[in-house]
Amino acid sequence: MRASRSQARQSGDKNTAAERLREAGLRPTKQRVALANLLFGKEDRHLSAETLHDEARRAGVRVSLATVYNTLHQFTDAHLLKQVTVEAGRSYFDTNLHDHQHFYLEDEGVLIDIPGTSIEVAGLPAAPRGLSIDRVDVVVRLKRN
Amino acid sequence: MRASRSQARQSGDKNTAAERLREAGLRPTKQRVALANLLFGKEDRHLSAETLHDEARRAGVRVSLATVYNTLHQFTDAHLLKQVTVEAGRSYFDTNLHDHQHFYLEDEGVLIDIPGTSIEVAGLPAAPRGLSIDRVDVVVRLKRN
DNA sequence: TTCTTCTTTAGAATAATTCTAAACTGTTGA
DNA sequence: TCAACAGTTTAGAATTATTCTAAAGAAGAA
Repeated sequence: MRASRSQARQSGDKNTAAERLREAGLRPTKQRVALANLLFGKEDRHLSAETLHDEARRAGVRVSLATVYNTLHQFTDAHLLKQVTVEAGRSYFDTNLHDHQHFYLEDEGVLIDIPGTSIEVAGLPAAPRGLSIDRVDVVVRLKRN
Repeated sequence: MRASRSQARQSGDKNTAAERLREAGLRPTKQRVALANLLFGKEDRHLSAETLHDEARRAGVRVSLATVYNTLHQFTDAHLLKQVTVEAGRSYFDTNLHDHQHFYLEDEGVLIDIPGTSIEVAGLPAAPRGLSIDRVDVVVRLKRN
C-alpha cells in the first residue's frame, strides 16, 4: 500500500519529496530531495538562496550555492515555488502557492503573507493587445510608526 | 552684466530646476541641475541609473555613474522621484509622482503606467501593531500571448 | 554492468550598486 | 571679492547577488 501523499510520514518523508519532484519532471537527486525537504517540510516560508544554503549547511546537507540557485529556479519553473520581488538586489522564494499577497517590512527585509481572500484588486485595465496578464502582485510596504 | 562661463540661460529653465532642488533642500550643483532637466523636462518616464547616465553622456553632460546613483537616491528621498522594484537586480526610478500603478512587460523589462484612478485595492488588512502602511504597490505582470 | 544524460560543483565571471578618499565647488560671511 | 568650510563629485576599488563554465559525479535505461 502506498502512503498518503498529503501527509508527512516519518519514514516516508524522503520518498514523498522524491515523488513530488518526479511528478514535476525533475530527477530526484540527493540535493534536490534534501532542499525540497527543507523547503516544504514546514509551514509557508519566504527565503533567499543564501538563507536556504545556510539552512542546508546547518542541517548537515552538503550542497553548493550554485546548486541552491539552480534548484530554486527549477522549482519555480515547475511551480513548486513562487518568486517574489520586493527589493532590488534580493530575491525571495515563497513556498505558499496559494493566491495571496504580501506585507513587506522595509526596515527588516521581512515578508509576511496576506491571505488571498482578503485583498481584492478592482478596476484592472485590459492588457495592451498581444499581451495577457500573467499575474498581479500587491506589496503592502510597512514601516515603523 | 556678467558674461560668466556657465550662466547661459535664456528662458529660465535652469533656474526652475535649481529652485526646485533648493526647495527640496538639495544644493543645486551643475550635475544635479543637469540631471533634473533630463528627468523632469519631458513626460513621465521610468529609467535606470545606467539609462540616465547614458542619456546624460549623449546630452553632453559629464557626470559619473556614482553621482547618477547618488542623485537618484537623493531625489527619491526628497520625493522628486519614486523607486519602483519589479525585478531583482534592477531598479527603476519613476518621474510620475501621482498615485498610480504599473504594468510590467516581463519579456522586455519595460514599465508602463496605469493611471491611479483605474485600479482600486480593497480588503487591505490592518498593519500589524507598531507598523503603518507606507504604500501599496501593484504590479500587473504581462507576457506575450 | 555500462552507457548516456542530467546534475553538481568550485571557482571565475558578470552586473548592479555602494564605498572610499581625494579633489572640487557652492555658499557664506567679512 | 575672496577665503574658508561644508557639501559634492569622482575614479576606481569593493561588495553583493547571481550566473556561467567545464570538468567530475550520479541517476536511469538497457
